[in-house]
Amino acid sequence: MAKAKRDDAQDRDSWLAEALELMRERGVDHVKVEPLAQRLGVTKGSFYWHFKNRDDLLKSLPKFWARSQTDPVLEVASRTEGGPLDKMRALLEFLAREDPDRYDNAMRAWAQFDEDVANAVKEIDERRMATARALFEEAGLKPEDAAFRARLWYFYDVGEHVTGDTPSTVEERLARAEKRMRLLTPDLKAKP
Amino acid sequence: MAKAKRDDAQDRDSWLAEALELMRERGVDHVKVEPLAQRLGVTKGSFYWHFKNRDDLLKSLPKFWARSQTDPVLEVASRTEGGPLDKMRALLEFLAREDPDRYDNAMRAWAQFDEDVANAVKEIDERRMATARALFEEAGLKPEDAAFRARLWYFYDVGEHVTGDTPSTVEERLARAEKRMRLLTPDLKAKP
DNA sequence: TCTTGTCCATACGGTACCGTTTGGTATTGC
DNA sequence: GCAATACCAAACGGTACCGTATGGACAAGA
Repeated sequence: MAKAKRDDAQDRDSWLAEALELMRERGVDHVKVEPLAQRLGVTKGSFYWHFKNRDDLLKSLPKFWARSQTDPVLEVASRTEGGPLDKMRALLEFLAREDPDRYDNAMRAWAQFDEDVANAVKEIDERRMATARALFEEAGLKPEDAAFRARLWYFYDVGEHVTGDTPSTVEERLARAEKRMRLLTPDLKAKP
Repeated sequence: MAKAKRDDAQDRDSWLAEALELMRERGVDHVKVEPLAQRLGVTKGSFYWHFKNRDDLLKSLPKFWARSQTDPVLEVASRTEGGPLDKMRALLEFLAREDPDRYDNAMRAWAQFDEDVANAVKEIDERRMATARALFEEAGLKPEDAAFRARLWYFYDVGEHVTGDTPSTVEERLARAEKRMRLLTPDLKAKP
C-alpha cells in the first residue's frame, strides 16, 4: 500500500490551475473535461482519476481561487509604518504598480450565475472592505461613516476593474491614486 | 409578392427578448437554439427562418440590449429643475427607488469574454459617466477634476451592482444616497 | 382557383462532450 | 522480484446540441 505519493496532490492542483486559467480566458462554461485534458497533454483517463466528475472540479475551483487570495494587499497595510493615511497611500501605490489578481473579473462573471461562487466572492469582498473600514476607523471616523467611506473606496477599485477603465501607465495610475486620497481623506488627521 | 408582413419583425425581437432573459438567468453560453425554441413553444424551424445561425442571434443581442438603454436616467437629470446638485440628488433618488436595468450584470459577465460585447458595454458606461461629468463641470469643477469625480461617482454604482451589496429597503438606499452627496459634493456650490 | 410568399414542424446527419470500462505501465513496499 | 498501487491511454455508448433539407399550413394577390 504505497502511501508515499509521488507527485500527486500536485496533479489535482495542476488540473485546477489550468481550469482557472481556461475560465479566465473563456468563461466557466468552456471549462470542460476533454478540452482541458488536451491543454494538459493527457487524456480524460487522468481527469477521472483525480476528480469524481466535472462538477467535482467546478465545485473545487472557488476554494482553489480563494486559497490564492492570501492578500499580499493586507500585508502591505500592516507592514507599512505610520498612521492609517500612510497605510492607505501605501496600499494605493501597491495596487497602482501591479494588478493583484487577474482572475477577479472571471470569478465575478461566474458568480452571476452560481450562488456558491457568489458567496466565495462575497467573502473576499468583505475581507478587503474590512481592511479599508478598519483604516478609516483608525483615522477617527465613526464605524458607520467608516463603513460607507470604505465602500466608496473599495467600489472604485471594483469599478475600474470590471469596466476595464484602468490607465495603462503606472504614472497615470499613481496620479489617480493621489486624487483618490485627496477626495476621500481631506477631513482626516494624519496621525491618530 | 405579399409585402404585407403579418406579425413579423416582431418575432425576431421576441427571440431576442427571450434570449436576453435566458442570458440573464444562466449566462450566454446557455443561450442555445433548441432550448430557446422550447421556451418559446416553437421549433428550431422558426429560429432558422429569422436568423442565419446562432452566431447571428448572439451578435444581435448587444444592440438589442443597448436599444433598451434609452436612459430614463438621463431624462431625470434634464427634467429636474435647479442647479447641478439638485439634479444629482434627483438622480440618486431615482436610482434608489428602482433598478433601471436588470441585465447590466449579465452583460458585464458576457463582456469579459467577448470584445464586441465589451465595446457595447463600454459605450453605455461612457454615456452614463459623461452625464455625471457634465454635472460636476456645471457645478464648477475643472474638466479634469470633474472627470475623476464622475468616475468615483459612477463606479460606486457599478460596485454596488456587481458585488450585490445593495440595501434591500428604499429607506436605506436613500440614506446611502444622502451620504454619497455629502461626501462627493461638500465643496461645490449649489447654484452655478 | 391558383400561385406566391411567410412562417413553422419534422426528420436527418454531424459534432463535441460526458462518464464508464478496461487494460497497460511505472513505481513502491515487502 | 513480485505483488499492490498510482496513474493514464484507448475505446465505447449516450446525450445535447448544431445546421440543413424538405414539406406543410395558411394568408394574400391575381
